[in-house]
Amino acid sequence: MDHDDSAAGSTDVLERLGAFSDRDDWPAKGWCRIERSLDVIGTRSAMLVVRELFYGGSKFDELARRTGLSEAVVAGRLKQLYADGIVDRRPYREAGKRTRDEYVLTERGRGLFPIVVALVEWGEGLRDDHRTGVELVHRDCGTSLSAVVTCEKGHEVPVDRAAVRLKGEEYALAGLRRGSK
Amino acid sequence: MDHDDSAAGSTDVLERLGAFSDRDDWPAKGWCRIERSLDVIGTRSAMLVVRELFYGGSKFDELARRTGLSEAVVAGRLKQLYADGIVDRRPYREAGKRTRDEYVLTERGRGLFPIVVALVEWGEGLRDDHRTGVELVHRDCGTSLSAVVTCEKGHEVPVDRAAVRLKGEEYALAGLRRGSK
DNA sequence: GTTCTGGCTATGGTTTATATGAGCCAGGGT
DNA sequence: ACCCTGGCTCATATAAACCATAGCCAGAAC
Repeated sequence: MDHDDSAAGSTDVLERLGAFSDRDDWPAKGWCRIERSLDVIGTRSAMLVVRELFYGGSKFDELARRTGLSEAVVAGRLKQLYADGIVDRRPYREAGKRTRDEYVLTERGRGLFPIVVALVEWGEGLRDDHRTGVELVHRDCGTSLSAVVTCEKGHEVPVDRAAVRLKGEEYALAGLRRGSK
Repeated sequence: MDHDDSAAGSTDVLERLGAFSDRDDWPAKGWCRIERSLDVIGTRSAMLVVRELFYGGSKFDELARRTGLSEAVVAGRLKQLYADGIVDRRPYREAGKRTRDEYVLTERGRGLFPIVVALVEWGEGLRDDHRTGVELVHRDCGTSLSAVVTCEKGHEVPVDRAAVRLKGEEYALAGLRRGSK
């Protein structure tokens, strides 16, 4: 297989600043935000349930059927997602049916939107059938959605213009070269 | 536990358009981009390796040590990530050492950047210690990074202004009717 | 050659994730 | 009262993910 990668520059990857410049000093264990996120939504079943919640599913049987997961797994995930504050339960009642709970995304759950969009977008390039599948669009203008990285000033930030540092180390732009440590 | 969610409106979630308006007609199995993405980076170990690649790790022992994963798992992940075109191997040589391979993200691998940023950002809100951990910033202005959803025209799109529809609906509908199973 | 180092693999065991199928039970219908 | 449906749980089983240890082996140093 030839991976025709045109990345000649050996480091168009995150620049490490300050104390983080030697990576090995920082034990990610228990602190890394990514690991924490993965503790909550790191399983296939969790993401599939979240997907269906975004797609409008709310009842237990909808979520089980549409994800293709077993009922036991869906029940377990919903319990965990509830405990973690991703979904809320609210009782409702259909005519002729008993009251039951439906599941809706909380604010925190809706905060997963960029992740969902990014996963859809990235999955697009994985195989070569570009004609099928779903696509996410802007209701107002109809164009398709994309997850982009921006800074607080609204600049779009590509990987090679991004950096990573330990939180709390306020680094003036001028002090970037100070090796710290 | 009280989940004080202020989401009164029952559907600030994706609007479903066209044939996708009844969700049950579309079997996600095998087509969903999210599922495909998860097939590649859906495990904890895969994301941790990707994290370290973004943080500048490239050698085998770096990746093993910094992820905290066992060597066997790292080796397996690297093999899979290589097969899927996420990383490329390039031989190099340190003085006095034998030649070996280092691993660098391909273009496709770097395409995971929004997902990494979104995971870091979302993980931030999960517990209440906001002072530690790493943060991603813009090299140029120093402000922290965020993954936002935009349409092709550059509008920022919140969840409740987004919609989902089948891609190339003519094709998809025809395909489904022909009993594509 | 021989030695030694480091990237990687192979083996075996534990934990986690998921499927399958059976079954409980709250509560509305009647 | 009794039945029945559907949300959910339990029990069991399989598969996948992961760790720990040991060991292989290419190749540079000598």
